[in-house]
Amino acid sequence: MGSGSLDKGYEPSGIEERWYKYWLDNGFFKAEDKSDKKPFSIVIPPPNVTGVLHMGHALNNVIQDIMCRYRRLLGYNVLWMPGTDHAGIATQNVVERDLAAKGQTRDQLGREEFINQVWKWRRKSGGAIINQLKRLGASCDWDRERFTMDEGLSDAVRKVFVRLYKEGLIYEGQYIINWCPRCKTALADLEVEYEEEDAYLYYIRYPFVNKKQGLTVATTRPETMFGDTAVAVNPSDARFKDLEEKQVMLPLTDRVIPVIKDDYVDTQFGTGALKVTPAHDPNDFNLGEKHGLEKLKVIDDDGLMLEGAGQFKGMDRFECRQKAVEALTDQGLLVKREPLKHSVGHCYRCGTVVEPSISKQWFVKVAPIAKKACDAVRNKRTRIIPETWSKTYFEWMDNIRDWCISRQIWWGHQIPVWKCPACREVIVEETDPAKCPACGSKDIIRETDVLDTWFSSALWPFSTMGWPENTDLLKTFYPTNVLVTGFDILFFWVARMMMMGCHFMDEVPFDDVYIHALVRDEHGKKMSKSKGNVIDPLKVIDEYGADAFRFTLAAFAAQGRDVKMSESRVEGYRFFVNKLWNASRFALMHITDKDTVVDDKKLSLPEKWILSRCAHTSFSVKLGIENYKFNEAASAVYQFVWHEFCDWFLETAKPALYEKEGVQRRDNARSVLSKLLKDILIMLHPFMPFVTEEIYHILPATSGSVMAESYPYDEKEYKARRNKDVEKDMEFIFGLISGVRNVRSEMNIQPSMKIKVLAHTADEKEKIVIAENKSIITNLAALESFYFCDADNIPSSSASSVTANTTCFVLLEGVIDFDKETRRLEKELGKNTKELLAVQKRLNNESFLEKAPEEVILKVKAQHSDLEEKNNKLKENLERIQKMK
RNA sequence: GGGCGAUUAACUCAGUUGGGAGAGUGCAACCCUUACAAGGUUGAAGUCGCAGGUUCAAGCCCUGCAUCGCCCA
Repeated sequence: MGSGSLDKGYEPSGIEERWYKYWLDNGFFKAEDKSDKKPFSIVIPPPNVTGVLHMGHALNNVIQDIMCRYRRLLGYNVLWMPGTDHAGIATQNVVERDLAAKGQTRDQLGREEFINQVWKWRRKSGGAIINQLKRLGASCDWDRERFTMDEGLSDAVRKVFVRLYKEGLIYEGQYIINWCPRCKTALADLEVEYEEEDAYLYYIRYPFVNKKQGLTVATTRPETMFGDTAVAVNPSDARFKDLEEKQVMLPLTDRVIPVIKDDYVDTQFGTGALKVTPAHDPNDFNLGEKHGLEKLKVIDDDGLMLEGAGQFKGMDRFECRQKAVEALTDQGLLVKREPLKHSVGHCYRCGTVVEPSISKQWFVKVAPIAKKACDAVRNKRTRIIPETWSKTYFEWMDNIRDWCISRQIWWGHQIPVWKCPACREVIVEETDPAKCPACGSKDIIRETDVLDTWFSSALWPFSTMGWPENTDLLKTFYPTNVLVTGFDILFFWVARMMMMGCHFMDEVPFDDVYIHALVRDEHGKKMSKSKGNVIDPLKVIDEYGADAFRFTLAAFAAQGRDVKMSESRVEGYRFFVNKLWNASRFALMHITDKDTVVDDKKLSLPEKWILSRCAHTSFSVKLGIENYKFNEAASAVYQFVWHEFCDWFLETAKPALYEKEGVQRRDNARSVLSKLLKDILIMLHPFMPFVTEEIYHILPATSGSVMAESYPYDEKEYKARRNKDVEKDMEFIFGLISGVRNVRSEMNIQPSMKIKVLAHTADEKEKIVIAENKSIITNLAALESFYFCDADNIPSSSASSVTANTTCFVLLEGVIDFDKETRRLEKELGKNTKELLAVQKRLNNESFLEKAPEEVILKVKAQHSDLEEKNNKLKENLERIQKMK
């Protein structure tokens, strides 16, 4: 590319779109099915097909993109597999809502037509989120985009179901499940969200047969009493020791129910007598099983009361609660009512209060397959990062209940089970059967339920790569290197993928699981529509650019801590993008396409220094990305670019670049600058892909895309460039300059005023370094002149600054304010003395000298002599000034 | 009730096996110096939640407490 000039400020709009298209057109995101390159793979956590991009997605995908782009720079064959899931309940809700607007219901349409409508919706508006991910710069291999309802993935689902069934790991049974009366489907335990709510605890007397007294039970849900089939007390409860009655009357009904005894009953809660409703409470269900109680269902699938509720039949469950309480009060059977806070389960999709209800559903027997998934983490085959999450993972895996996978909706993978009414045969096959294999009847009926969406998501890492076929893609990329996700779906998804991967692939689905934090608002509150504190990532991108936004997310993504997002933070990093832009603009004024080779023999100290720092930074960024410490990687490169490259190096390079030190120095400076800028662009590219690509293309001496570059500083180059002695010398010079600047500022010397400085040092090495870099000091401290002086001709009318063993005297003849200088030196002396005393204290401690490691003692001794030296010099300077007053 | 995490500068947060408390923003002063005022130079600012303990040495390890948050029941 040729050289050009840049606008004064960076303007992302337009540029981002152009480069994204360029990357797509040139196939930079494509993975090779087979390759000699090392593989690196990630499967995207598939967002809901109904979803829109939120902050959580943004963080999740930016992290993945950083890793993928970084690995490409390292020369890996990278697969980032994208796609969406079909979100059974959510999608069905969306389409049903559309139908309702037209006055239609899904039942009117019929199953087949309804499914057609869903597909129509999916083609039209589904997957909007995919385009939003592209705005972020996500470098997924889009040609491979998958959808959980695709043919291939559906085949995988079916194969898995059939195999698990035949292995006895899937069964159908009557159990208590969580029912959403609005979505009219069963939910898995995980799909219920509990919330603390204010309610009442009702004390209801169940009279003994023919007697007035009875047992008083306490309940938050009086409406379920119609389903009571026993009252239970704890056999060890003293209150019921002499209880002889074996039965009680169930109020508001004509039923008589038994009194049973069981250790399960909590003697501390309520009255110690527990009403038992096996059909509408999971714990009561277990109790019912144990004691052979009848399971009487009294609430139907719409949440309305059934036959058993007598006069309340057909009433809504909550209305029934109220009416039943009124009726009990009338009959004098309501003993009391007291306020109680308790947690109530809600449907995670629609928020309706979930009804625990007995129902015939399909379940996965989880325990046998959970074991392998658990072991894989235990023996570190799969690492969970941060490690603390593995504890949560084990906790859940150890207490896992069977997974209810059937859903009474239409959108999803229909369960591949047929039943023959004639002979009761159950047919579970991979291909649709035409007739009953047992009796030959053609009158077989298919199960209408569909599978939980997570059932198909659980297969995602291998189903997206073509399983059950043994494809090249699977051979190359399975298991994937890392899964990146939020902890909110650790159980929903990660655990289940682990189970399915271990069971069907005989290998874990990923080496690492990186669990990132949630994105919250600037005050640490969860973003939610109702709170109105939601920040739309797309608006942020529009206003500040995707690069600034991405860098903000990376910079705040510290392990184990939530990301607090506010626009002002993004604005701060936009300034950084702009800084890079302007540094590039400056570089472009100087470098040409000939400045490609750095001549190592002709480097100045600042040039050696910046190359050393650049090598160091490259290494820090590498470590940060590879260890999932994205904030460390981001801040390392930020610090380097702004405070080392821009603040110091560019300033030192200016005289040479402006040809004040000859043509050869100019060309050297140009080539170093050219190399550095290129290295910076490559290092920053994973974080800020758009602006780095834009600058890269404008730079002379580059061609093609920054994506095709190699990550800078391999081991060999790192060793050649990193030089700690150089860094130390340079820091000495910079310290000296800062010292003079401090005098300038504190003594109110106008920046435009050139000053004379004399330096005194007894240290020969420092003398040499100063002499060699005299012009840098003169330039950066804005000096008129700079010379050495001897101990016996130190200027009296001067302010002083001590750096290591060197003292700089700023000549202030006639303008010096002795009081001010005294105060300045006293302040510095105070600070120094405090540090000196602290170090002395340690050295005076005999135990320290005895027990601390040798290297620590040497270090402290060195510190001590440095501090002491400086202390003496400061005192001398102070004395001299005071004499002058 | 069980478990996990947090508490460091005014704000938001870093701080790797224990070895002289850091960054960004904000604040104050000065400066439009030929890349950048979306900038530069300089500066002020912290009992590292509280109380004990281990150690020569604790922001870091142990115990207890307080406050806040999350997950599971």
